[in-house]
Amino acid sequence: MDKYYLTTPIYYVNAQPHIGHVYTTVAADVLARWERFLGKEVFFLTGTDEHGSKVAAAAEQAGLSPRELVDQTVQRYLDLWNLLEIKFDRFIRTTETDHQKIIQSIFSALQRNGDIYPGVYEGHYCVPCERYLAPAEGVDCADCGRPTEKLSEETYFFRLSRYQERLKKHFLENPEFIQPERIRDEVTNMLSDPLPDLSLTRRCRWGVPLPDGVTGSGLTIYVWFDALLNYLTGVNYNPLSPAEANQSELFKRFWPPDVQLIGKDIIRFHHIIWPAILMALNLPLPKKVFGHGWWLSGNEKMSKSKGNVVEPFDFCGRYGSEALRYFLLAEVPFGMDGNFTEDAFRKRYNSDLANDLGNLVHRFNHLVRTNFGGKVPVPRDGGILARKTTELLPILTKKMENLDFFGFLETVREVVSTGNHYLDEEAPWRKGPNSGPVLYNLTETSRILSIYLEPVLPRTAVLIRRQLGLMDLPTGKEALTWGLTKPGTIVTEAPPLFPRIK
RNA sequence: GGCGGUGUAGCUCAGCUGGCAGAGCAAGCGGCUCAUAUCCGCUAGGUCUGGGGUUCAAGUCCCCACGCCGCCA
Repeated sequence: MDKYYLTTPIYYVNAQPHIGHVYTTVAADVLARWERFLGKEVFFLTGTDEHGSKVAAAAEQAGLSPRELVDQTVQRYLDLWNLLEIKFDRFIRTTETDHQKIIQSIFSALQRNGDIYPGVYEGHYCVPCERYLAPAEGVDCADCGRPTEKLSEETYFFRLSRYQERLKKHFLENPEFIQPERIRDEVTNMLSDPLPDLSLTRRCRWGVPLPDGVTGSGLTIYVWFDALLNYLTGVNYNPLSPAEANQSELFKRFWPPDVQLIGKDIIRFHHIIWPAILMALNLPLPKKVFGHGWWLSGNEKMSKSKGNVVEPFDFCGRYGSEALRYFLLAEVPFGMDGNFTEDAFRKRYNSDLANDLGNLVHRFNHLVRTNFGGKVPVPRDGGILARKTTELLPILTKKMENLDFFGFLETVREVVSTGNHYLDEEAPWRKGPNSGPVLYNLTETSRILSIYLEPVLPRTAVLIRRQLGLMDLPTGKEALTWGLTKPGTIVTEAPPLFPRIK
């Protein structure tokens, strides 16, 4: 059986989960469900990034210990994923002791290779903005214009510069690695200047301690190094026995990742630093790392101070998690920025889910019950609907491979539309008992639509099959055969799948 | 300050290597009546952010400007 290893970034717990976290995680869940549907063995990893000074600061502000804060916030994430039907295979936390031990071992291993070496970090730091300045920025903070402090501290560097040429070569030979294409150009461009080595320690108490025997008082491991390696610890990588034979079963089965989803803000970490670390560890690189776009709110960046943050719990409460999953993937192509407004949400909900999909299922359900006593009639010729639905698999598979959820849903919508059109053309309400085959075809269409939509709308898919009395039929690829529904199957009355929003 | 992305109809987006501006939604009109006032059809709607340039021909290629997004331990 083919395997499929999929990751989201682990989310930083200094603040509450927001729509951006939901976006990545829903997309990953849809991919995971789709690949399971295709018959692959899937490992879907997500989790939380819990170290670093911002978490420590957030805890202090809340009057909690870092430990208390991270535990609380993690629970919020778990609650949200539960609400949104996210079926991950592992939820990793960087505060787990196993993870921390592995990080330390990897640090030591890289030190033995000469990939990590001691040095002094020098640079400018803006205290009010809490940001380090790039050397090209000069001495004054580009954000606030104020003068900055000069810093000079002992650290350990990762020899990133050593991998510059190999990274270039890899990008050239593996165009699939960086997605979408636009971002590939950007990352390649980052390699046109010499890569500076990367400081791997920070002066912060709330972090993974340096390994035993490595000196550096008050220093902990840089939170990004700690975080990136979750993709290895998540499948129980064993740095002490790098030989393939001594690796964990999980690692042997799933490494490397097939797809890693990230937001476009962290491409530098995932397209340069992360593969360089893997090169240093002599491990195969992920096949595809996709940087998706951002959700804006009213065409502006979401921020607490502007008061335009979309709150996922509240949104699920009011419109349901299915609608939110659908909207995020249907509204905007995955690689682009989107604009999240309640108005746009309502429009898409009403037109796609209530009027087209929901109403299609509802109107023919009603016809079967009123004209055929609720029993699915006998088929004759599948016609256009049979052709339309059965030729869908290769098209939809291609879209999912490209992480084109937008195009995937567009294609499914065309079938819904064909169904509504067909129903109007055939007008079974005029034909009475002669309309049997027409209604049979709509049963099959709804059933197959429920299969295709299941990754995006898992609850709705089941609701459709339940009202059609089809809970016993298969739901894998074998479900795509036209004609599986047995005539005589009992259709039961059901409320609209998506009540219209007034 | 540096690097990159993006800007096409009221809204969300297609327009591959330059060759008569497209779709869905919203709007207007007509039809149907099984259905969640839903569905089906038709119509209208654009100085392709602005300014220069290359070309027989530019939304598409080049230069400049502006808006927005991201990154720069």
